[in-house]
Amino acid sequence: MASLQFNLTQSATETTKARAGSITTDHGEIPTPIFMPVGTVGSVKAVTQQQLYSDINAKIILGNTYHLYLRPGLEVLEQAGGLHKFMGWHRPILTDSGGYQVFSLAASRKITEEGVMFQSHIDGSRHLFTPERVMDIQRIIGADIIMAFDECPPYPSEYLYAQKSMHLTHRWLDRCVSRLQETPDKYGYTQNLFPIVQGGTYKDLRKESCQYIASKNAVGNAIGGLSVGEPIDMMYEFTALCCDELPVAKPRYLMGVGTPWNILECIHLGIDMFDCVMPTRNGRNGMLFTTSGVINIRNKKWSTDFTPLDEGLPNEVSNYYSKAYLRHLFVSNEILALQLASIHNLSFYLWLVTEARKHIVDGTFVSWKNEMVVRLQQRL
RNA sequence: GAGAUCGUAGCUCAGUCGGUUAGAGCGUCAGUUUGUGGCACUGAAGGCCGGGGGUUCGAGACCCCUCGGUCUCC
Repeated sequence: MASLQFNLTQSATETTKARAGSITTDHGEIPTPIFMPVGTVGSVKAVTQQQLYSDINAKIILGNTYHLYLRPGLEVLEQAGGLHKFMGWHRPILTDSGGYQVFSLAASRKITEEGVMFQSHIDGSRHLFTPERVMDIQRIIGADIIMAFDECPPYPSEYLYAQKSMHLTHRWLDRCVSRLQETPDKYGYTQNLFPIVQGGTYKDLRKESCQYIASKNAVGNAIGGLSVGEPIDMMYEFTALCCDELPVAKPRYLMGVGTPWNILECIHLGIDMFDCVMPTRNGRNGMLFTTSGVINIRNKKWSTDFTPLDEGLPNEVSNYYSKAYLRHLFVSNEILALQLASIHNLSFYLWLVTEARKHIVDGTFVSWKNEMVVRLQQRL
């Protein structure tokens, strides 16, 4: 089985654990650190693939196993030749395993050693996800990066529950690894597994989980179970702990994070990959992240501000449309509002990690990061 | 000119037999959102109940006068 490659062009230094690197996949290069837009059902909501290529310059996007399995379903995806062809996206795709949906759709699921029995939120039909089944599904979807099937315990969780859950995730990981070894790449390009660290908010469990995950010698490793409601300093603390335990030479993916300042702080701690619904979901609700701070574009104060959304960004959308116009679109409930806000926010996130990478390579990351963390969370 | 009918939040309207601090939807204003069941959710502001008088322990409601709208008839 071929592997994707990770090359570090700038390693951690005495002042920061931030690194700059590059992941090579059969669908192209991914410079790191990177932000990955979330496209749950084969669509980054309100954004076209053309816009992902041009305005946003996304290098890799996410799909979701749970959602794609339910709709459009495996027959359609297989006949289409995989998700890349189906949706017309020819750069890399990472699929989340559905482990998080087990957590977020907690009302209708039953977890056993074998896997998770859950009910579809669409038609109520019952389905069993086992580690083997989830690997097969992600092969059929055609993900370049396949996430292990894990259980994501809520915050807070009792020690014994977090421990039990973590061990289950570890046993499931062994089954994921075996299944992938037994099955070929589906469409002729490399499909590689990222295991996921769990362990709740307990240091010894996290450490144990990191060591177990690292022992699998996967091409990349993910940190799960954070940014699920714990205090932000605790999220940083556990991210730092995991980065110290996980292999230096493999990309580290912090799942589900976060705000722009969260991302900068976690790059500083040694994270290489991020995904989050925030730029798209919050964008659709009128929250704009800009190079000078956070804007609630629905607020009346923007009604006659005819300056561009964000002149500090290189993309055309952020420079072409005014704040007053976008506010008008939101207030009028126009579909274009969702589109422009999503494109702007994703452009900003991609700009942010690109700038971070430049400053890491130049050796100026820490001072730049410290200044940006303050500026970016200002409320305008 | 006569008769009928209606005036309650910015708008459209509820408001029981006369009974606590007069409500809703929309709009306005603000907040929330972290591996997407989300153009979602939470909250706030906003009232001389057209005006005046009367009945009553108590009136948005009942009575009288008046102002304004709508409809019908002459």
